[in-house]
Amino acid sequence: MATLSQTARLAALFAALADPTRLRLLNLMQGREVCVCYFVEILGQSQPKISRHLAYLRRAGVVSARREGKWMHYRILRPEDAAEAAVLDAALATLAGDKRMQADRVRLERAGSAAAKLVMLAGAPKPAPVAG
Amino acid sequence: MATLSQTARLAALFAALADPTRLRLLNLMQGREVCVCYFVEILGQSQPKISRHLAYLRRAGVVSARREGKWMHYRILRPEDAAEAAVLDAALATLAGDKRMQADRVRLERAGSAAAKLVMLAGAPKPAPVAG
DNA sequence: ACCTCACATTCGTTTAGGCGAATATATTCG
DNA sequence: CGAATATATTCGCCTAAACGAATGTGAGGT
Repeated sequence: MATLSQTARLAALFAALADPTRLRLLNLMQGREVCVCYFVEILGQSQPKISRHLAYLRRAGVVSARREGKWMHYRILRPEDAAEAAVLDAALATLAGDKRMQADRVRLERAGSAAAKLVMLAGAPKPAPVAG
Repeated sequence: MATLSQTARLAALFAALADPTRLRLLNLMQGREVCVCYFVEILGQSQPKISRHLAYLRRAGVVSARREGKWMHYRILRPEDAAEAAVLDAALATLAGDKRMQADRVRLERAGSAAAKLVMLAGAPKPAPVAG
């Protein structure tokens, strides 16, 4: 596709943020990489639905994916453009202050630390914190 | 309609921002009230198209409209919710830094000051600055 | 090779939204 | 009242996208 204008790219970024499920996914990825299985567990929604929203975010350049054995790990990808990065940061900061989003993150913490105790036994993926 | 969750309201705000034309409209309203006729002139797009996008922004609660004789003036309406306001501010700040958006505002300035010289003769509306 | 797990993709349907063209409404002027 | 102006809304068409259900794919284990 042709290179989009800055305005069009910004609009596309907003479109990526314009869905409650995608906002919840992004919220869970704040500061860490998250395995798809946790998204499904925490949000309590169907796996295809989660997967499609993750694919949307990936096409929009908002997240990147990394395979590790059977598991896929997603993380937030900061836009190169400073203005777009600022918008994304503002969005994430807003999510961080939301009650429900906080509850989601707490549940991810719990699921993650429970998994950490099993990881040596069962090889379950843990939601590892990530650098930048 | 039922009261939306904070997350749903945030998603709706992003949806309102997810269109290049609406971003250009909002950009022109930064710090001022603007008459529809200027939107049509500056953006060079059809009047129904402009009007529909303004209606969308109004439904989303992002702008308010004020009638003054034959003319309608639109202005940005800051969300009551602080988090939503922060997102909108970040979006507007990003627009302010965009080349094309700056050009749009310059053209509005020029159209406005040209109109100001005619306002006493012809009664044309001027894009008056506004408090907050 | 086969099975299973973790995830991705496709299919068919429904809904929202974008557009141009046409039409409706509100206000002012004569 | 009738005409003109400024803006809003409707109509018909088209595309993007959301969803559940079903199916495809890649990696690991046996």
